[in-house]
Amino acid sequence: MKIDPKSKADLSAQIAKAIRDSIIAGDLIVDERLPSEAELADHFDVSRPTVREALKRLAAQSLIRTQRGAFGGAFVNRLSFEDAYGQQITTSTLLLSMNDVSFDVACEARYALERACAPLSAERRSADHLATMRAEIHRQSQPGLTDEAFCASDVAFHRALVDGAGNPVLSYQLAGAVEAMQPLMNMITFTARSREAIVSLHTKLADAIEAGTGEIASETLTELEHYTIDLARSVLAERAKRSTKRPLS
Amino acid sequence: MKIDPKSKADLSAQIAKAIRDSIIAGDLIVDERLPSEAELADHFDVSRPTVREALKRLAAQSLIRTQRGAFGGAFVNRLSFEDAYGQQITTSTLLLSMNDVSFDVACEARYALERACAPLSAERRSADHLATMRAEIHRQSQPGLTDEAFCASDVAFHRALVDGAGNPVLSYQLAGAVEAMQPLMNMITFTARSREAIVSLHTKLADAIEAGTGEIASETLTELEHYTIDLARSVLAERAKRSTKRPLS
DNA sequence: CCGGTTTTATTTGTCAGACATTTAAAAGTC
DNA sequence: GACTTTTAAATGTCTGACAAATAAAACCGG
Repeated sequence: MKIDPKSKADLSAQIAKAIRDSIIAGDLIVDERLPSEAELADHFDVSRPTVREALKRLAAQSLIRTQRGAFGGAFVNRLSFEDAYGQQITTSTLLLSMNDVSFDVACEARYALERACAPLSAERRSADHLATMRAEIHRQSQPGLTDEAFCASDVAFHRALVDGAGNPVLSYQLAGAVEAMQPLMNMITFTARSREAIVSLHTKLADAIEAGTGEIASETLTELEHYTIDLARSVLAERAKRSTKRPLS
Repeated sequence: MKIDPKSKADLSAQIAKAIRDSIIAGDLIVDERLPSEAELADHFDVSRPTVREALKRLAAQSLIRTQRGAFGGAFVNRLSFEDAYGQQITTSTLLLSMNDVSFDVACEARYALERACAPLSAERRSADHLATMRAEIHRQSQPGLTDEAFCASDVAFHRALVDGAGNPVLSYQLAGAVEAMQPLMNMITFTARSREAIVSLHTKLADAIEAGTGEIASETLTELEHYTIDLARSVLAERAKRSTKRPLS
């Protein structure tokens, strides 16, 4: 575990990289204790604050956890699916919000990935996930629901669909795609009529899953994709028209 | 931008969270300069090293970048697709290696996601991506290739397939699924016969993409999935048998 | 007045040393 | 033997200082 003395990068970044590489390579295994900060400082020939900055970098990626007190220290963390979900969602959300990805592109990606889950969900349909989907459909039918609440329920519905595939790796990969869409969807105002259409498609989707017909579920997802894109387009067009009429409002 | 004085978590973690939330909420926009470390220390009523630890946490997530010198400081970073790829791959790789995810589950997720890309790739097939796929197939046919090199070429082939969909969001999401499989695939020893079978399926896949028949491409991916899983099973079974015969070797 | 050079102020990067706090093992006590 | 106290080790935090980089500002020669 060494650092390059010629590199001009931050020492804390170099040290973090050295430790991270050791973890990825398996030289440091889960729950293994790293040397104390003082020992690391000695080893890398830097001061303790510098070592601490490196450790905080790793902690930010959930690669290590720290514990105070005697026999405490920094331990290699088992990256849980939950932690990975969180990072995935944060990264995806920021990626979309900072790179003016078009609604169409994001939407296409999201539904393409969901269609990948549909056959598995249909095959392994569980009462639990189906119940969640039905419950969210019911919530979406409630009048007086705010647009935000409608979107949140939409996310929950799709999460249930994805989790229904029973593959945690798939759920992890999809988490970003589904959740990161929410801020984009939140820009849409859902009229009573569009909500009705979406609920209808959701019902069709749940029915297909329940019937175990993945093919129909996939097709329904395609319908939903097209409907969502059309909806977004009309909302954007409406907004553009208004700003043309009243450019300074 | 405030922190909770009652929380018992690390101050640097709280400060990092406060700033991160501001970025996600859009209160801090891309390329905006954060207050200097001294000002932040003053604002949060902590010392500069504590602020620095918080900033390093954010830097580890590529949320900020720092620049030394007058008029330098910490700036909100535009999360690039490249950065996001890297994080995605690191996280996915560690997730698989630390949670003894079965080969079958990882493989299923990977091919399910790839099948989501296949129709788009077939529809938008570009000469560039097709050429890459053909080149990798050719490389895979070379005798004397190490197993590692074969796996690396396999990843490159599938990356081309995924990128061929022409949707950067999809490419980003898939990066983890495809690349994280490599360490698992590397455990397999590819015989001449199995390589031949894989190259044959890759060729079929490239042909299907070139012909614009996404349906066939998807089916070929399913074939490839089953073949890969069978291959892994036989390798593992072989290994188990040997360790039974020579338990202490 | 212009172009190049030097100065200077600002900010991050790093270090040294100190103290506070937490924690669990070890020692002590009834 | 069970409970309490002590103690050592580790992280968390602070203070103060200096080094290095950097761009604006000041300066200067032509």
